Order: sequence, then C-alpha cells, then structure tokens
Amino acid sequence: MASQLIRVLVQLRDLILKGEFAPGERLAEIPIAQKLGASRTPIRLAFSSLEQEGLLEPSPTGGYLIKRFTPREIADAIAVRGHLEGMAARLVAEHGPTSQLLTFLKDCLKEGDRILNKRTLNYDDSACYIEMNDRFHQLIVNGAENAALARAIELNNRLPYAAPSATMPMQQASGEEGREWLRHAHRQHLSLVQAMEHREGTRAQGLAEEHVQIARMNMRYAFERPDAFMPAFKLVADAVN
Amino acid sequence: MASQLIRVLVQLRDLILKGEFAPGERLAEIPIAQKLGASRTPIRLAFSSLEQEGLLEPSPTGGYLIKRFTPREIADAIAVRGHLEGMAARLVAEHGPTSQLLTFLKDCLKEGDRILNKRTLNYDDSACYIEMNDRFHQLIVNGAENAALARAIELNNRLPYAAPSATMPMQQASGEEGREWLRHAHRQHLSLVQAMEHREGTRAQGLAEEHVQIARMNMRYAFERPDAFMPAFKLVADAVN
DNA sequence: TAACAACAAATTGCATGCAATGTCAAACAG
DNA sequence: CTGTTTGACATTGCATGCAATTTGTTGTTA
Repeated sequence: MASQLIRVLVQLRDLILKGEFAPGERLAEIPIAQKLGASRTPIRLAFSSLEQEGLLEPSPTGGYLIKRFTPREIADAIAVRGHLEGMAARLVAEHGPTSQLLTFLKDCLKEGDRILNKRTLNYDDSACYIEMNDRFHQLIVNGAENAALARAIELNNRLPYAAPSATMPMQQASGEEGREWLRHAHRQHLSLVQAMEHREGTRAQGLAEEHVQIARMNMRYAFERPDAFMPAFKLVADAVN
Repeated sequence: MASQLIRVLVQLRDLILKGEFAPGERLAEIPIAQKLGASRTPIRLAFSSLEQEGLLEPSPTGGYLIKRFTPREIADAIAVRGHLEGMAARLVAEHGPTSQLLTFLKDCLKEGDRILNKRTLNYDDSACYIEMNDRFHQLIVNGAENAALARAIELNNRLPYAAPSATMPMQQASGEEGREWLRHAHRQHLSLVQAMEHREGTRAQGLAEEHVQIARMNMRYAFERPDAFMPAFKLVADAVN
C-alpha cells in the first residue's frame, strides 16, 4: 500500500494534466481532500510538490492556483529539452557508449523497425512505440552519467508536453501523415545511435537538438486542428477558447 | 512577519549549506522543530522542499537524509549551468538584446572595471563583485525570455557550488592569483556582451560555456588547498576526511 | 559466546482542532 | 442607484494527538 501522499500526488497530477481544473482556478484543500479521500495534510504536501513541478503557482493570498501555460511556454520547454538532450547525446558520444548501452539502444531501433514495418498501426503499436521512444531517450540521458543533467531533464519533462513522447498521441490521430513523421523520427534515432557509436559528439548533439523539432511540429499541428486528440489542452491559454 | 515555513526553510537551508549536519545524517523532525522553535508541520514542508532542491534525499525507511555530494557531481552541475547559460546567451544574441538590457549589462561591466581598477580588494569590493556577477548572469537568463530555461537554471543553481558566484569566496582567499582569474572572468564578460550586441549567437554560446571553466578551476583549487575558505565542504565526500 | 527473538522506545505519517487571515455578500449611506 | 463599510463565512497555516512502522536493546537459547 503506497502512502497517502504518493497516491494523492499521482491522482492530482493526473487530474490537472487531464484538464479537470480550469487554468487560474484556485485549488482549495478541503474539496480536494474529500474528493480524493484523504485528509488535508497529504494534500498540502502534494500541493507543495506540484508547485515545484510547475503545475501550480502560489496565490498571493495563500493557497495555490492552476498554472496557465501559453503555447510559447510549451515550445520553450521543448526547446530546453532539445538543448539538454543534445548535451547528453554529446557526452555519450564523447565518452564512447558502453557496449551494453549500445546493445540497449539498438534494441530500441529494432523495436522501431518492427513497428514501422507493419502495414497499419493500431493502438498497441502506438503504445509500444511510445514506450520504446521513452526508453530510448532515457537511455541516452542515463548514459551521459551526469546526475545534474539527468535531474534537469527530468524536472523539465514534468512540464506539460515537454517530455519526449508527450506530443505523440496527437500524431497518432493524424493517420498517414503522422506515420510519416514517425518514420522521420526513427531515422533520426538511427543516425543518433550511429553518431554516438562513432564518437561524433557534435553530430550527436546536433541530431538530438534537431530531433525535438518533431515535437514542435506536433504541437503546431494540434493547434491548427482542435479536433485532434489532446489530453490537457485546457491548460494552454488561447488554445480552443 | 514571514510565515513559519519560510523562516524554517531559509534557516534549514543555511544550516545544511554551512555544513552543520554530516552528509548521510538522518534529519529527525522533533529535534529540528525544537532547535528552530516551530512545530513539526512546517518542518515537514521544509524537508519536502529541500528534497526537491536536491539537498536532502528520502530515506527508504521514511524521513530524510542529508545528501552527500561527490566532487564529480559538483563539476557536473557546473557543466550543466554552462550549457544552459550558453543557450541563454545564444538566445539573447539571436533575438538581439533590447537597448535596456544592453544598458544594464554595460552597467555591470562598468562596475567590474571600477572594482578591478583598484589597487587592492577588500571584503566590500568582493561582495560588490559577487553582487554584480550574479546580476550579470541573471540579466542574460532573463533576457533569453524562456521561462523553462530560466527555471532549469534556477533549479540547477540551488545545488551546492553550482550557482554563478558560489565558488568565488574560494577565489578571493587566494590573493593575487585569484585576482588574475577575476580579470580573466571580466574579460569574458566583455566579450560576451560584445557578442550579444553584435548578434553573434554561436560566439555568445561558446563564451558562456567556456566561462564556467573558471568555476571548475576554483573548485579544483579549493580541493588542493583544504585551508581555503569553503563554506559547505562537509557536504562533499572525500573532501577533507 | 554468538545469534535470534521479543519487547520497548522513538519516529514517522496522517488526521484533526484552532486561531488568524482573507473573501464575499448584504445592508446602509450618500 | 452606486459606492462603502461591516459582518459572517470560508480557507489557510500551524500545532498536536494518535496509530503504525521501524529501530535499538535486552534476554534467552543453541
């Protein structure tokens, strides 16, 4: 049995990212406590954590407000991820990836090949691709063996739509066009592994930085078509309203 | 009157950074609460915040432990700052700094000139330089106008010795040699402003990345001479013990 | 003598009571 | 009819009590 704090934290984060609360809305302790079946103490702890994650902002009068995100802020967070992952990729390349890391990375590539070679992609395939994609990015971050860098990336990834696969559901909804982008992303993965294997640090960094352009594309696409599948777009100001 | 939480948080952070607790030591709530004259509630909140800042780590059995830092981790955090400040400098250069930003930056440069032109540096001069240095770095971070980037830098700066002026007290203690490094840093500031003014993004990025080498130098210097003035070196494993 | 088990003390995590502060609304004055 | 003031209500922040888990110690047995 997980502690109340963990349970509340996970639930609250999900609720916020699913757009259950309006941006700018004030979060009161008692209603949330009743809704989640806990007392106010773990709720307060969770609010504090979510503030540091950047999902809540402290109200000047005390208490917390749901943070509102602009499209600009999301694009900026994606750019920061690109810059940090670029550093990670460069470090891996310069140190030379261990044979184990290389094996794991190539496992990811094989998995991507397998999925993209299918004629059509169902939901399971998408889920597998997302799992593989997250694993791939995580391998590079951990492979850089820089705790501060891993921490910075992890904290940045908690922002809405900043994490590697966060914008992929939108892509999947767009059918053939989205699949073409998936192929493109996969080719970049191939090049990136090649660069790291050959210790081409600058090339690896450049590829990783360029790689996030796909996420920015997905964002722009989602903005142009409000009917696309977008989990938490209520948090984004000027999105649909 | 500030809230108990704020007061406790600031005091605890100071105590930890001053090396009042041994790394790996378990922090019990009740003794701390008595020591700081507050109840356990704000203490728990403060522990949670300090965990997210990276100064405490959760114990598997519950409660918190003072985090131990290796010299490698500190060097890594400084490298991350260099990479992030490099991005900020590049963004400022590419967008072109506003005339106001440029004015403020050049004010910093003038202040640096004024201090370094003195024959000898007393404590006040050092304090002024540190204040100016922090202001200079902050101007660039804010000038990049990327909230996620500013956040990432701010979070990284909370790690011990990662912030811009965090390693300067060590430098000051080293007399003439330290002053020479200060001149070197100042010349880099001059070049950086010039690069940003002329919209030379790549040059600005490179200069900002190189700039943190001075901080790494200071760290190495401090390790070689344990008698240097080092506020929180107890947190660093293998430092003196 | 060493190892294991059982008990006691302490510590954490959670719930709740209370006081202080802030917020909203209604009523009154201009 | 509008602006202001006052009062009631709600909410936060803090303190503390309680139960559950962990830790340290002591006694017993092999």
